[in-house]
Amino acid sequence: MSSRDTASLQIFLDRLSARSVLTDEEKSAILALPTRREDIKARRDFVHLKQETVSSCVIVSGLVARFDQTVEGERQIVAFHVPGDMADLHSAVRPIGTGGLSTMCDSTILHVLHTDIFALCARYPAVAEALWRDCMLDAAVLAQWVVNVGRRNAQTRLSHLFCEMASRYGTDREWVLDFPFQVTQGQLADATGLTAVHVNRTMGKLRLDAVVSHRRGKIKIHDWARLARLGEFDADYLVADTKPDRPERHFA
Amino acid sequence: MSSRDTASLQIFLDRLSARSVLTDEEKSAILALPTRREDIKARRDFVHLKQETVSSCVIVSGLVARFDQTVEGERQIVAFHVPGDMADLHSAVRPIGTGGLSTMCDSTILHVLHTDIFALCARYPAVAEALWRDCMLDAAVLAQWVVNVGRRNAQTRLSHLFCEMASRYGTDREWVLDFPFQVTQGQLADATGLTAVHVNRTMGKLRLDAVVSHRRGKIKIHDWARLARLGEFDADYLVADTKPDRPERHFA
DNA sequence: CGTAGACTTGACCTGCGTCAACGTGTGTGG
DNA sequence: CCACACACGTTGACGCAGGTCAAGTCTACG
Repeated sequence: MSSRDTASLQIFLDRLSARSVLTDEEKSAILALPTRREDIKARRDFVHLKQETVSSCVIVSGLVARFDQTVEGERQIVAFHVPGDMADLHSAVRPIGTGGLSTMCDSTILHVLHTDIFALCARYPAVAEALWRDCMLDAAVLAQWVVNVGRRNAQTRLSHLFCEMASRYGTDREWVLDFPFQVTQGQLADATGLTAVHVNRTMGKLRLDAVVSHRRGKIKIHDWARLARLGEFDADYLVADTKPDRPERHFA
Repeated sequence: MSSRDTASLQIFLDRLSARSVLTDEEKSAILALPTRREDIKARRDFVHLKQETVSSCVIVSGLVARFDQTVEGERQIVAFHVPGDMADLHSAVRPIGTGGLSTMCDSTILHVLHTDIFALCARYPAVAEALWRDCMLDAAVLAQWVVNVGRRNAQTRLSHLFCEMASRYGTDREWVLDFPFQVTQGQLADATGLTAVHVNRTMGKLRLDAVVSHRRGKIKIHDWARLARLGEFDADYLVADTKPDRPERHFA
């Protein structure tokens, strides 16, 4: 636990503050959390399935996927986490069977001990509320994923995913039309419940139609309006999912 | 808000207490929450998509589904809620875009105002922790559903769903092999990302193989071992999902 | 005893999976 | 600076799980 890493929690605090109202004292307390920094190479499972955790991870840079798998070992990615996210915050209140975490590309994370989170929550109820809210935003995205894999075809699934990521990389109500997304087509397949081959064909079609392209770990959205339509991406709705208009505070 | 209904919150408190440690004072405070009772006929959408809510619903009897839908109006059920569940507890900290709720059969629910929940959480941090934990158990089941619709075939999806419900109706480490499940095959299709016709065929196969049957709104599991194998149901894992071994308390 | 909603069944179709080969880019060691 | 390897992307041929359409049949309820 090095106090020099403390400054990097700013990215996490920014995320939290966009959704919840925190006092200066609470913000300072969050920034003062002890952390342990870890740099992880691409494609490493750094939290294993069924592993019980004692800390949660803030993503500082890179891209992380939460996954689970069938008994035959086929993977299903259930969430992507971008810098600023606390990928397994949920494990604080429920540390067992939390799913695995895997880096998609070289990433750096900060470990925060659950015990430190508890101490903070006990002292500042509004922080507990903010963390709870953050978890529920992740859960809302998860519910969208069920709809995505359950009821949409390949093109719509992929388009929806890209819209979601554009919205999460963006700030406020601006989409980012050009963002890093260092995943292979095989990983896109694991996220959308498809196969790598079919992802490849579908991406080819989307590129030919000049909607999106994915080259060298970067997404370029050429036609946002069309992508949003293809992906059945309801701007108002999903914005509310990831970035509620008005930050909230209700406890104490 | 009638104080006579208060007693019915017992079923919710029981659920909460199985997962979290609460003091007698905290338990009394939960039971003392003001509620409004509502009896709802089968197949009613009583919380609409995109509706902003001011209260959450405890299911007292019946069966409720949380759903979402594609732009073409195809539904996807993302969760079932049985008596004792607080179906949209998450809406307390995130009241917009929470998904719809629909009764599968005649049900009775208790509305609890978010403001009352906040007051309770502010006064008793451990209650906030317990509610947060409950939300995370729902989220864990949701992640399972992504795997289910994303990576499993029809028979496995249905089997897994029945195992999950058997586990949720059961207490402790006992499965219930015979439980009410008042859903139509069309609704099973909406929950598994299939069509009603294919659900029908698959249920027919499961019945012929003497694994499960679904008649008159009741599930009868004839061969638990086989159902669990077909459904890739990892007992240890999913039990942890819905009923952690050791109730927890960390805040204050 | 009629009607409406759910269940059942059959015939046919298609989106996506599977298998297998080949192209392409990037990093590494000589 | 080349060559080799390895992982990823791309493409084609073919098969199948599950979708679609359509025609009944059952069952609960007024």
